[in-house]
Amino acid sequence: MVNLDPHCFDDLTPENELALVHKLRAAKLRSTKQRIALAHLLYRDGDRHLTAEMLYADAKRVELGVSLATVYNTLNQFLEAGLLREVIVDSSRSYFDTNIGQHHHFYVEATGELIDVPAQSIAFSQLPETPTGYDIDDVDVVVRLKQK
Amino acid sequence: MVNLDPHCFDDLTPENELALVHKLRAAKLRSTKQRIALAHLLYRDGDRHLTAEMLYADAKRVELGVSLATVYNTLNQFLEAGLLREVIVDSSRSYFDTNIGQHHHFYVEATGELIDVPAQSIAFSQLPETPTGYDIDDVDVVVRLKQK
DNA sequence: GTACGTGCAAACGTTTTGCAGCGGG
DNA sequence: CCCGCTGCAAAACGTTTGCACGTAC
Repeated sequence: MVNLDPHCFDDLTPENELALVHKLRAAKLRSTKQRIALAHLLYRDGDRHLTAEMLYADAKRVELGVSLATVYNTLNQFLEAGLLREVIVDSSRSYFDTNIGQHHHFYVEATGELIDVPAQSIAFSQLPETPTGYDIDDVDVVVRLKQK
Repeated sequence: MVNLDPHCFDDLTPENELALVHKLRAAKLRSTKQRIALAHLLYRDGDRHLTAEMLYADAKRVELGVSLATVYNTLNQFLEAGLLREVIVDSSRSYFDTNIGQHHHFYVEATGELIDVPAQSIAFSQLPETPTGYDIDDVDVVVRLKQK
């Protein structure tokens, strides 16, 4: 791609870039400039919760020449590859979570803010019996918060 | 409204209708024919999980003359009035639950099927500390199932 | 070179809204 | 009688897709 502005890589050191290339390769994804740049935005600041629009806004801010469609495609490919998790807290938007470990969430409905809850800070003393023919795939806990 | 076919009320006894009128009145909603008929569809068969499209299909089946917009409006009014709960398990569809008591859900992703989990069959031995300035509004647990 | 990725715009499915007319209280 | 409810169609919203062109390998 032509219109990738070089200064979006200001803080992307060669060793970081190499790590991202390896990450993509491990996920069986071609390491294109767009994917490297978006992965850099996603992972450089630690755990994040974001929507496609938020990542697209980030990309625009650093003058990355990526289209919204590419952002969606990339997020879905990362999701499928296990590089991201989806967090379902709102029936009208998809949130993506860069923290792929087992954990739960606080959700502030008023602001749309998501906060990680470490897996070990929620423990069950009882879980329901699974219907016959099914296995538990995952247990998602969302603690909805309201301002005091 | 003119095009309400009377036989949609075949199984709506006068006492049931009166109960629905009271329910609507208690929720500070005018008891229109559409709302009574939709409430009847919603509540006559016990606990249900449905989307707006599903209720619209039900309404068509009994030849109720209601528009999709009215179904959406009615569901949202019922939601706001506390006559329904929203279940968030899918980022592209809204599910409504006629069971407004505290409980949780099994969700079969493959089929979109939702199954109630009684509140008492899930118990926490540990819950996270709430961020300062916030109160816990609700704790939603979704147990995602996959076919064995 | 070829299979895959990208950009754009158009299509999609779900949900909301604007407006004119009807009907419950 | 008046305000709120309804139907319809159109718009809005987040997301996906078809296609021509580019690019990683």
